[in-house]
Order: sequence, then C-alpha cells, then structure tokens
Amino acid sequence: MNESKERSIPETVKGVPEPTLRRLPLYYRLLKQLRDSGRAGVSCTMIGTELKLDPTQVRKDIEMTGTVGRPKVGYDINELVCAIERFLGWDNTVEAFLVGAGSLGEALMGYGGFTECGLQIVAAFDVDPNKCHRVMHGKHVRHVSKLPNLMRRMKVRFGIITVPAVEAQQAANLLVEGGALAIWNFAPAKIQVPERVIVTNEDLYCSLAVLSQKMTRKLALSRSKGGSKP
Amino acid sequence: MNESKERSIPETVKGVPEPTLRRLPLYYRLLKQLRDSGRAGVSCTMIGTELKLDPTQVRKDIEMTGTVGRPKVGYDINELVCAIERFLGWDNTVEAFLVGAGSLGEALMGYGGFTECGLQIVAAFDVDPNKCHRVMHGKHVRHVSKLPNLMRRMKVRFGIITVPAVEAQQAANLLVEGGALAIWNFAPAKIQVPERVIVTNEDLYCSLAVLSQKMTRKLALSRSKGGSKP
DNA sequence: TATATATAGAGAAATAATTCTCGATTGCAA
DNA sequence: TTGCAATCGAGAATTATTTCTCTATATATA
Repeated sequence: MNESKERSIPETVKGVPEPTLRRLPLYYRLLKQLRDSGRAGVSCTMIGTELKLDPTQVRKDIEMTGTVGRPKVGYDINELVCAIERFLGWDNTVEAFLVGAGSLGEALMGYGGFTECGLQIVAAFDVDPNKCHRVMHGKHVRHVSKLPNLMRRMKVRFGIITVPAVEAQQAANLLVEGGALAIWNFAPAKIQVPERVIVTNEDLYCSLAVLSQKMTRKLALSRSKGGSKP
Repeated sequence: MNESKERSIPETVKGVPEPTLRRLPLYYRLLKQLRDSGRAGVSCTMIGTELKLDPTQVRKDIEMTGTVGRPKVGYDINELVCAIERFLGWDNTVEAFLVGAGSLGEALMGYGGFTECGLQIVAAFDVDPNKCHRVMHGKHVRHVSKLPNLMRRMKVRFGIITVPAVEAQQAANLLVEGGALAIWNFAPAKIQVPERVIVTNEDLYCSLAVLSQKMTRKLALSRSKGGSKP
C-alpha cells in the first residue's frame, strides 16, 4: 500500500481559498522548526495546538496540498514540507525586479528569507538618478527607464513595487510593459493592470485598520463597562 | 429631519468582520481623493465601480460606521470620511514605540502617511548599541533595555516589531512588560502574548504565498491546456 | 404637478469558510 | 491477540460573508 495514489496538486477549476494559502506558510515555518529539532512526523492536532487553529482546519488545508497522512501517526514532516513548497510554487526559483530603492525596498532586498520561498530579487530600479548605479545588498540599482527592456531580455516575470503611492501606477506600467505576470504591490494605492496580471497588495493601512479598530473598541468597551480593571 | 438619530458607533457584542475593516481604508483613501477633487457627495455605486467591489458590500461596510445616506443622493463625503476615521480610531493620535531599527523599521518611521491614521511613532529601540543614540527620521533610537520603563512613563500603549524572527518574542516581551495593548508584528514569527494584548501579524510570507501559488497555478494551467496563448 | 430614475436600506438567498460528527485505520500496551 | 486511544478522512452542520431582491425615497425632468 505504498502506491502514492495521485500525488499531484489537485487542479480544480476553482481557486484555492485565500485563507488556506495564508495559513500554509505558518505550517511551513513550524514544520521546518520541528524537522530541525529532530522530529519525523506530525499530527494536525499538534500543528493546531501550536498555532492555535482548529485541527480540522489544518487537516483540510493540508489536504489541498495533496499530502496524505496515516491515522494515529499523522504526516511525514519532510513529505509535508515538500508538498507545501510544491503547492505554493516555492520549489522553483522565481526572479524578481524591485521598483523603488528606498528604505522599504532596501529592507526587502536585505530580507534573506525570501530565497527559502524561491524568490530572488535580481535587480532594483529607481527614478532618482542619485540612487542608481549603486549596489544594494548585492543587487544593482538601475534607472527605471531601463526596466522594461531588461525585464524582457532577462525573462523576469515578477515585480515588486516599493515606491510612494503617487508613483505606483507608473511603476506598474513599467512592469506590465516588461511582461510581468505577477506584481507584489507595497504602495498604498490601487494599481490598474491588464486582467492577466496577478496583483497582491500589501497595504499597511488595511492591517493597521484592523488593529486600531480593535484597540479603539476595546478601550471604548472597557471605559463604558468596568471602570478600571474588568 | 436633521436630528442625527443615534449617530454613534454600533457597539454590538460581536466584532466587526475583518474583511470590512480591511476595505474601509480603501474607501477612506478614495473618499479623500474625491473630496480633494471638489466633490461633496458619493454613492456606493461610484465607490464600487472605482474599487471593483459590489455596491451592496460597500453599503454594508459603510453601514458599520454608522453613516446614513440618502436615496438618489448617496453619502456626504466629509461626513463619511469622519465616520470612518472615528470608527477605526484614526481620529485620535496614538503614540507607538518601534522595536528594531533596521531598514524595515526605518522605512516605517519614514512613512509619513501614518499620521493620517493617528499613528505616531515616537521612539525606536534596538539591541545593537551601534544603532542607539542616533536620530532616525526625527526619532531617537534607544537601547531596548530602556523600553519597558520608558513605555510606562510615557504611557505608550502601541508597539511595532520590526526585528528579525528570532528576536521577535523578546521584543514582544519587552512591549508587554511596558504595558502594550496592541502590537503590530512585522517579524515572520508567531509571538506569545497575554490574551488582553491585541496582535496583528504583517507576515510577508503569507502574502507572498497567495501571489506565488496563483502564479504557479496559472503557469501550470496554461502549460497543460493551451500551448502558447489560450 | 406627475413621472422616471438612481439610490439607500432591509432582509432573503447564495456562497464561502469553519467547525462538528462519525466511521475507519493504525500503532501501542496489556 | 485483543482492546484502547489517537488520528485521518469524509461529509454534515454551522457560521460568516457576499450577493441578490425588493421597497421607499429623494431628485431631476417633462
């Protein structure tokens, strides 16, 4: 019974639930830690306890990656790590261009951990001539005017936008012109791109909203109910 | 009929849906743009068209803020902007401490836009003595050992973590010790805090997972179905 | 003034996501 | 070998979120 029945990624027509995609890296990180500490197997219960998630949810998420477990034993950590990598596309290296060599751009370039996800920032671009012709964390910074041609020549299909909001659309245009398939947009602005291009916005204001509203509400409630320490 | 019937934030026991909270800043930004361009009113239809969202959803989100509109006319932009600010807690200034004066920390400190949300980073902290006693974007960088006391003295209740993953828990501990109510965690690591503390994780790997999985799937599908251009 | 139309608001329906339930399987211990 | 406990896997039930439908209303126009 070791025939590995249909081990491939399930290619349903419907997309994968985004909440699932956002949880998989959490499992991935934990699994690597567990593996480093010498463990070979893991159960949904354990992952759930560790990450404060429902075990069934963990099981369903893992199911998406195509990994099968065994009752009483759980999953093989190595197998699971590989399955998640494969499922997320982190098993192949993807080269990326970064637009906007400010401190956020620099922070991302210095973020060593992306190589673990197969993401490799190969060059940075900026409108400011003073920032060009430098090397930042081992990557050349070039003028944005060079972006589209270079992107096509190097067959880079992934773009990262770390420019101020007002310049975001221009940056997106350059990346689209260069043939980008996917854009990771850190600018707090909506960008217009052709439908074929996949965009994920990393809008800090949206996250901040969640936090500050919860905090505000909590303060308001504690003030209205118990006076000092409920 | 100008009596403003119960204009306050609806304090239901259940929390506000997180998707709603994440959309409100998008409306907020658009509304400010519209206001700057001279408009006085706006309809859900218009917001929806602009942001590619269902008008009903926009209406439900706006409903949460307690704003009432008028048929055929829509909402008063000014009123709506204020309501969103109030609802998110962006109408009051909240002071914050930032832990980790690396390039990500620097990027956040330089991000002028946060004042618009009432967030004011008043000081930064780092373990590295070489980074201390400097001024970064007008904020003093101090040694982390000073954090808890200073935080209590200054009555700062908001913390931002921009340290590497391995130091995240220590940073969280310091903030909790200093009496933090809310923590915005940029480190790709789960942090353990008392239940009373609200945490929002800004985990780049989670966003990247969404993007890279979609890209991978798209590439896989286009390769398996149409050869070149479907 | 009457009519047409865009829109808010309320509630129903549909869809998506999470959590619960139960049966089957496996390894461990008696 | 037998019984027990942990766990996966499948599907049902629940809950959350989005979308649809309908009605009332305000404005503009004829």
